[in-house]
Amino acid sequence: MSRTKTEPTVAETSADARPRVRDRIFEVACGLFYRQGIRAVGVDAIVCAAGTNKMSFYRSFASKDELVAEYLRDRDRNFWRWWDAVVAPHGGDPRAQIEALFEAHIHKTCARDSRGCGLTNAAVEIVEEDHPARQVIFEHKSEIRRRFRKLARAMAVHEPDQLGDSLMLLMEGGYLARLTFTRGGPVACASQAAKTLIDAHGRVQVMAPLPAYGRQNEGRSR
Amino acid sequence: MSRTKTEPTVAETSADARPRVRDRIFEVACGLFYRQGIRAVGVDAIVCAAGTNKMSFYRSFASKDELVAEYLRDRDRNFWRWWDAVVAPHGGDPRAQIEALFEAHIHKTCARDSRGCGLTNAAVEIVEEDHPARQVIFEHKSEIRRRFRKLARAMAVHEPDQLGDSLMLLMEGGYLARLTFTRGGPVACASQAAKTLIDAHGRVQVMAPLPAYGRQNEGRSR
DNA sequence: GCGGGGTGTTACCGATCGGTAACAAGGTGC
DNA sequence: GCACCTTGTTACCGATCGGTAACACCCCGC
Repeated sequence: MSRTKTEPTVAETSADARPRVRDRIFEVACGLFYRQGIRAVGVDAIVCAAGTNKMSFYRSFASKDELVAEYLRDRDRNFWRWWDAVVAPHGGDPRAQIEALFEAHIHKTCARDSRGCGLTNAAVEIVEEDHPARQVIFEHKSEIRRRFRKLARAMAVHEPDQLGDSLMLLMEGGYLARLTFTRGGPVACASQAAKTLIDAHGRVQVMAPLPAYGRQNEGRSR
Repeated sequence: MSRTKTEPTVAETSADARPRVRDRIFEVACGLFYRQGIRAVGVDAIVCAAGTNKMSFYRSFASKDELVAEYLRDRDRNFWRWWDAVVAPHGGDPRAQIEALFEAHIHKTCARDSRGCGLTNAAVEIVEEDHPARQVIFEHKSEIRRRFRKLARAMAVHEPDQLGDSLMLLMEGGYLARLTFTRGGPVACASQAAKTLIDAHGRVQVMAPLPAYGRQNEGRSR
């Protein structure tokens, strides 16, 4: 636990790349990828910003695509670290956990230097389905979905999976909105919307008997 | 009203570019931009797919950036055409309009060849704030927000702006989810979530007196 | 028949893309 | 002192990027 910077990302493989250059490159690349976008940042720009050269780059990374995947894995790890930290104080209270998540989500997304979610942005930028990043993205989003559904199921609500998916949409939408509305965007309502949804799903059995609402008899919910 | 293809995009300016090449290029470019992404598609790829050459391209468009803006304007126009068509059958019934919008949104987004919303994707891809596309994106999203809020206000609900923004987040999130979950993703729940939110906002006055909910006393909604 | 506008063709520009070869310098451990 | 391992340097690869100059062509209207 003596090292303080970003840890060497697990992959590591062998003796290579421990010392300094790799970390410098990686850290700089993560920042550039997040702020400017993946396709917009070339290898030259990265190594230049890291104060080194392309040869050192390709001694540490097999390719730019591989670095991109590594960058997303790092984002993924940080995301779950954030998630767990936010959720931890409310152990055993799934509703409080969700509310805390959305409060923190708003706070994080509205920060001045935020550019939304790096994984989400990558999902837009990277189209090639054989790109090593695609799997990272898919697994990340799948895990988000799983966790939201799990949290929903942990509450006593109707159609928890539906609620979990709805919460996920809300969060993803917030990331997106941040890119267009740099200030005072609709992101701010995400937390309240989440609460409202949870309330509604917890109250369904109360309103179900009401005759006017034909929710369950039209099977197009697919 | 005699012409059937994509109309010449208003800009037009003068006598130039009416005949065929410009339209061919534009149509092909729109398809490529939408499916592959803006940064991923070069001018060479466009003119090649359109069966022409770069000179003809630059005789019709001032620059690639300008073509991109044009592409987004086209997307914007088509979007509102779609919106108006979906909403039209339910004039005077804002709730039915919103429900129809979300049903249609799911249907459209789940289509096999869908890549979400072109404007949304562009918001991710284009970072330079002086890019001519940025304004198109901003105005498009602002208009979506305005319309959702207006629809919400047209219903007898509490905090209509909050509801409108929530609906927008839901829709944007759906576009995003489509890029990662090509099949059976959380998009499918958007319609139901929208209904639930509307119900809840319409029922607030009933539950407001409940003592346990301290919604309005924490002013951090900004 | 003649001109002109819209097109195609070819070649080119400088810059950048991702990626590599060959070699020099540096530090550290033995 | 020696060797090794990590870095830096320089030059280069072919491909592509967005964008342009010069010229030939062909069809259309007059």
